[in-house]
Amino acid sequence: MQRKRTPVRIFDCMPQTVPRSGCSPPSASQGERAVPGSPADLQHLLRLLGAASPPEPMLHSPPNPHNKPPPPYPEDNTNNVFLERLYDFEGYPTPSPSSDEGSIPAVTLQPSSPYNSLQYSPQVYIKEEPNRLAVPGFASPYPLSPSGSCVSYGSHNQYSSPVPQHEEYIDIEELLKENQILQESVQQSYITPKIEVEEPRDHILLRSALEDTSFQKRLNLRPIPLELGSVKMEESSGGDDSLVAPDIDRVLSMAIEQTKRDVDNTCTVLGISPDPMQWTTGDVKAWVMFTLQHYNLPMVPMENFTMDGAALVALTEEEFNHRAPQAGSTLYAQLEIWRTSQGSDHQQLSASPIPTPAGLPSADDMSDGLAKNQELATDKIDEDSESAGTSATVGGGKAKTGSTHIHLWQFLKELLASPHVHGSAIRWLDRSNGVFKIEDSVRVARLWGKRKNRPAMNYDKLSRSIRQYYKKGIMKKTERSQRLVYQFCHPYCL
DNA sequence: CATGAGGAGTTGC
DNA sequence: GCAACTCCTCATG
Repeated sequence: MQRKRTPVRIFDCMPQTVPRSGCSPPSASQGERAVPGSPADLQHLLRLLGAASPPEPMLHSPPNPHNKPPPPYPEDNTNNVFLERLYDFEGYPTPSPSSDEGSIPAVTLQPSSPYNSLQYSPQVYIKEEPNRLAVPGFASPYPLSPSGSCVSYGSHNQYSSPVPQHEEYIDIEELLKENQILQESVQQSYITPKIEVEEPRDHILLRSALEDTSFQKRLNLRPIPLELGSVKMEESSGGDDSLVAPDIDRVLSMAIEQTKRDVDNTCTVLGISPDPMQWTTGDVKAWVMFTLQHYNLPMVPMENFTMDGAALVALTEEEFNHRAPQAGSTLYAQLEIWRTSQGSDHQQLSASPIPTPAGLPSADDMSDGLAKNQELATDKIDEDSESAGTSATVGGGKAKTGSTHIHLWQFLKELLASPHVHGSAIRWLDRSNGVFKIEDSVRVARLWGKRKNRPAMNYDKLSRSIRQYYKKGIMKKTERSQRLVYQFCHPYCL
């Protein structure tokens, strides 16, 4: 089949929707938006994951004389002691004009260098993100954050309608070639035996972002494989709407490793534990301050976060927003990424079932495009997220996440915490009072059975276990008895 | 008939 | 020992 050289407006490649609950990108006013060109986007993925990322030695980009050092970050914040500590850290080399290494995420845009932008489209601008992987010809179809940790952009944040400043035309065939070159490069450079054996089945948030190929569909593009190496392609079950959904496991594995390193380095610099549950009040404040500065978010009264890590972890997104109206979503998402990172860390290092957060932020206002896309993938995500024996530290639940030792009530809260994934199976009726309804008893039971490695699990048994909670004070009968409706007792509903 | 409730024995950690 | 699983009977709408 002969490929047509189809001019594509990069503008249109922007995904319209992604799950709400990722971190919030910085405000659009901070600078010109990135105008990425390639939908194959490992770089983007790594941006999604990398908070305060030091460069990876194996991923160095050549020195670029055209790159000027990013401005000090944050520029005018008087409370940047944590950043100073961070960039004094040997793992975070001080930004220098001659190297990308250790550069601080910049909020300004510069003409892209040959190493981090689309060579075939010299007018395309991307935001300089020198501490990310620089891969030739590899740019993102998504708007970028300074740190790149954003997985998704919600309708409530500044990115709900990304409007790039330029509309550029790119050659789709060139783009595909670039993509192929990149994939080959990445395959050689990144795929390690360790990653080969890893099959993370969690990180729903990331998967959601990665599986959002709606931009391809909208443009009637020939589906562009996002696969790396031998990663297989899968067809969604969408009938006429079928899209080619990439198997993102390996991409995810690489990204997770990167994230883990980022988190570890930040922990070292801030002197805090990688596990938020271990944080002291001081650690929490340090982390909040660091995150605010890192994303150029407005400062919030630190007294709003006078709590230890366990309390922080227990906060809902709404509570984050209440305590930090302009930064709550980002903080919440960042915390989620940290916890995810820690969970995957265990996975990377151990063959045993690993606790990994699956209790991802809600996506109540998830926009239509993604909603449809995600609905198609829901079953797969269900299977994936549960088959690995993962679980979450859901608000209020101090579960040692992920193992088969998770309690049923924790598992239910985990499902409830992922309405974009499990909303059709279980949902809150009255969140504040802990009232929820099991919409699909078979599915919930199946998921529970998978988590507990009990193939014979059914709703009859599951409900029996739930009823045991009546005596234990974990759950109670609802005032007005309704089928498949249960209620958590306080404080289990928190 | 599907589901809820609860007793009681068993299983796995 | 505990939490959950399993099987069971009975009640309810």
